Amino acid sequence: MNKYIPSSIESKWQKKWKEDKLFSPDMEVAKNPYYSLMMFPYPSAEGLHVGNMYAFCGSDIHSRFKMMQDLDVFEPIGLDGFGIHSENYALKVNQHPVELSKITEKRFYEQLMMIGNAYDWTRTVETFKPNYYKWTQWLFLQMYNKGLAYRKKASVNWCPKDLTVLADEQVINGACERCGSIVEKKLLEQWFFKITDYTERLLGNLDKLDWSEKVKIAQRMWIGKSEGVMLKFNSEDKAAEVEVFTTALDTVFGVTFLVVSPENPLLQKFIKEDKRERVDQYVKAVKKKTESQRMENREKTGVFTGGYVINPLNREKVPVWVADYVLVGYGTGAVMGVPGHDARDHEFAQKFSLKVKPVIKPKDGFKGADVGQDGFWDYPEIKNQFAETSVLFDSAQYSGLTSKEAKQKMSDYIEDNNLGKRQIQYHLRDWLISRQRYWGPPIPIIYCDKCGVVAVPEKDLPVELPYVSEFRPSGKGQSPLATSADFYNVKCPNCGGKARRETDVSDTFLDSSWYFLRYPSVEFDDKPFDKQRVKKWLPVDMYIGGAEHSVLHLLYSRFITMVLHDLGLLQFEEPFSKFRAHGLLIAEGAKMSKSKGNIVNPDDYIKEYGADTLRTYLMFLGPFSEGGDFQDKAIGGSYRFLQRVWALQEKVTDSVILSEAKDLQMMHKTIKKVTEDIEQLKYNTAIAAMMEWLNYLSRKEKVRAEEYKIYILLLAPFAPHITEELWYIIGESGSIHKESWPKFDNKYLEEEEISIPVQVDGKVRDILLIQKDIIDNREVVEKIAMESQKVQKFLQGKSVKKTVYIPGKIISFVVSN
RNA sequence: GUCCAGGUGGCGGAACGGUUUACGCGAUAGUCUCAAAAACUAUUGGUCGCAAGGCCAUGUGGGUUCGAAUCCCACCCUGGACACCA
Repeated sequence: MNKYIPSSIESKWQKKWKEDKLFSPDMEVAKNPYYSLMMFPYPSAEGLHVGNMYAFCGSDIHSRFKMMQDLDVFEPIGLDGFGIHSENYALKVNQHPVELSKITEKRFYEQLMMIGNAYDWTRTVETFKPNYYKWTQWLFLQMYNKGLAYRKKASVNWCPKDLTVLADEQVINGACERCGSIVEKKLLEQWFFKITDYTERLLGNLDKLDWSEKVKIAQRMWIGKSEGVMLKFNSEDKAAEVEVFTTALDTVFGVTFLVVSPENPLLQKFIKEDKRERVDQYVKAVKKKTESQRMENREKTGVFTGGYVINPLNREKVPVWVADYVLVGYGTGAVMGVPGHDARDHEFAQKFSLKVKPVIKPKDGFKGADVGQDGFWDYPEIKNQFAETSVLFDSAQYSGLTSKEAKQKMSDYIEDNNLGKRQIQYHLRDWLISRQRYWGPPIPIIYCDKCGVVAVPEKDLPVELPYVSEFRPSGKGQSPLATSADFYNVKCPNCGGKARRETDVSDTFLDSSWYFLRYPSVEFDDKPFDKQRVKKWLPVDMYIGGAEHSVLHLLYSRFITMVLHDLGLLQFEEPFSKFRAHGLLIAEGAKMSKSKGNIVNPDDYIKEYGADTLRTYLMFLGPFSEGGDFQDKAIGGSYRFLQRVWALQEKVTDSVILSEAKDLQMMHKTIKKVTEDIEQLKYNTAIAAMMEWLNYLSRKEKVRAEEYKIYILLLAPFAPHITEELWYIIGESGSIHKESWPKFDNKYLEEEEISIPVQVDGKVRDILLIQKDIIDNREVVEKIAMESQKVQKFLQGKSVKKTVYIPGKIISFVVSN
C-alpha cells in the first residue's frame, strides 16, 4: 500500500477534473438541472481566508451530494470585483485597480481550485469586465425606461472616509458598513431606484420562500411596515395644518404637545414672532451638529415655537415644539406628543416640564408601581403584553374600551369627519445607487443642454470605464471620472449637440443583483441572458451565503428579479427558491479580522495536511448554519481520520461475505444518517457518523469490498480527492463523483435485541435487553422489568402506584407520592 | 431599548420529551523503540467508596410531566441584527 500523500493526489485530480470538464453540465441537454449557487466573493489580493473557505466548502458539499443523486448540478463561481472593497485595497497597496484585478482574479481562482470545489470553470463571471458590466448598464437602462430609476437632490448618507454616498442599507448604526466612519448628511443630486414601488410584493412573497428564517425576519424588519393613521392637526387660527402619523391613536386624548422636526418646512408656519429668534437659533444649531454628535448625545433638546394646534378629537389646545428627536425622513416629520405612554415623549416632557396625561390603564386599575409618580405608564406599544388587558380612561366616549376597540372606533370617526385617514408606513426607502468612486460601471446617462437627461442608446453599451491614473476619490462629491475630459465630453445621442456624461458609477450591489442570471448564459454576447437557459436553470435551487447580506444583496436581487419579471423577461419573480445562511467561522473566540490579527490562511493548512483534511475539519467543527471556532490543534484529528480511511484498504477483501446483521446495520444506519444530515447541512454530525462506522470497521478482521466502496462513496462530497484516488485503487473506473449515492434499507436497521431502560421514580435503575418479538407485549416486558434485581432493590417495601411502558423506548415505575 | 440565536466535561460540540456527555481535540497510562515522534490499546463529568454501588451535575429560580438539557413562565449572562421609525 502506498502512503497517503495529499499533495500529490490532490493537484492531480484537480487538473484532471478541469481537463475533463467533469463539473461542466451541458447547459442545453441536461435532463435534471440543479442550480447550486454560492455568494461570489469580492476579491482583494490578500486572498481568501479560512472563513471564506468554510462557506465555499459547505456549499460545495451540498452540490456534490446532489450531483451523486443523479442531478445535473451547475455550481458556478465568479468574482464580485467592482466596488469600494476592491478599490480601497488598491488604494491601500497603491496599485491601480485595473492591474490589481488581474492579480486578484488569478489568486482567487487558484485558491478556489486548490480547495477542490466542483466548479464549472468554463462559466466564470467577473463583474468588472466590460462583457459583464455592459449588461449591468443595460439593466440600468431598463430601470430608467420603466420609470424606476430617477434622479433627485436629496440629503444623503456621505462617508467622509470612503468619500462617497451610501445606500440606507449600507449605514449601520449611523456608521459606514465598510469602514465604520460615522456618516454625514450631504445634499447631492443622485440616482435612485424605486424599490418602494415593490414594498408589498417584497414583503408578501417572503411567506412563500424556503429561506433561513432569520433572514426573512431581517427583511421584514427592514421593510418595517406599520399600520396606523395619518391625523390632521389645525393651528389655532386655522392658518396652518400639520399631519402626524401614529400607530397609537388610542392615546390621542393623552396628547399634551406636538413636535415638528427642525428640517420640516411646515415649522415656519407655527413660529410666533417673539419666539422666532430662539427657534432659528435652535434649528441652526441642529444643522451644525454632525451625525456623530447626534449619535453620542441623545439627550432631548427642543424649543417652543409659540404656536398652538387643536387636538381634533378633544379640541384641546396643544403647544407646538421643535425638536431633533423627530426624524424628517420617516412619516411626516412631525409627531403628536403623548408623554403618558411613549418613552421618548415622556423624556421630552420631563425635560421641559410639559404636562403628562395617562389615558390607558390596566383593566383592574393601576397596581402600585404600574404608573410612576410622573404619570408615565409603559403602554402596550412599548410593553405589549398589556395590550389585551388595558382600557382607556379620561377619553370621552371612548373611555372603558380596550385599545383595539378604541383604535377601531377612533379611526372610523376620523375618516367620517375628514380629520385624517388610515395609513400604512414603511421604513424601506428608495435605493440610492450613485457612487462617487472610480471602480464601478459608469451610469449610462448623458446630460444635454438642449435635450436634458438622455439615456445612452443600447447599441452604444458598454460605456467603458476609462483607465484613469488618478483614481483616488476627490471628496468633492464627484467621481474621479469627472477629471477625465475625454470621458465626460460627448455628443448628445439625440441632437448631436454638446453634452456631458454622468461621471458617477453605480453601487456594487447592482452588479451582484443579477449575476446569477448571467452564469448559464456567459457565452452570449448579444444579450444579458438567454431566455431558454433561464427557463431551464432558474430560479436557483439552492443558494448559500452569509446572513450579513440579509437586507442588502438578498433584497436587491429580489427587487431586480421582480422588475425583470414585470418587463416580461423572466417567468418567475423570486430568484432563489431556497436560501440557507451559513454560520460565521471565528478564531480564538473572536471574529476573524485584520485588526485582531487572527486571520487564518487556508493555504498553509492545505500545504501541510491537504485540502481534504481542511474541508473535513471545517465541516466537522460545528453545525454549518451556526459556524464555529477554528482550532489549530484539532485539525490533526481530521488528518488522522483520513489516514485511517486510507489505511483501511489493507483490510479489504472480496472473500468475506457481508452477512453479519451488525455489519449491515452499521452500514445502513450510516447511509441513512449521512444522507439525512447532508440534506439539512448538518455536516458535523454526518462526519461523526462516518467516524463511528470507521471505528467499527477498523475493529474488524476483514472489511468486505462492498462495505469499503460504500464508505468512500459517502465520504466523497467531504473529501473529494482521497475518495477519487481510492476509487481507482479498489479497481473502479470513471469518477466517483459521477456515481450514484448509496441507498439505505430500513429492514436492516432493526435490532434483534432492544435495550430498554427501566426507571423507578424517574431514575434509570437497570437496562433490559428485550427480544424484538416480545417488545410489544406489555405484560411480559413489565414482568421482566419488575423482576430485575437492580429494580427490586428500589421497589422493596413500596407499592407501585403507576407503570408507564412506551414500547421499544422505556419502562417507568412510580412508587412515591 | 426591540428582535433573533445561544448558555451541556479541560476544549469544539452530540442528543432537542425517554440510558446526558455521540464524534473529535486535549490529558493520563501502556505497547512498539536505544530513545523520541508517529501509530496502536485502555482510561478520562464531579464526588463518596477497597469494591459493588450511591449521590450530584445541561446558566439561575419556579412550573407542566411517570420522566425535562429538551416544553411553559420569570430572571441572569454571551453572541448577532436593528435602533429617537412615533
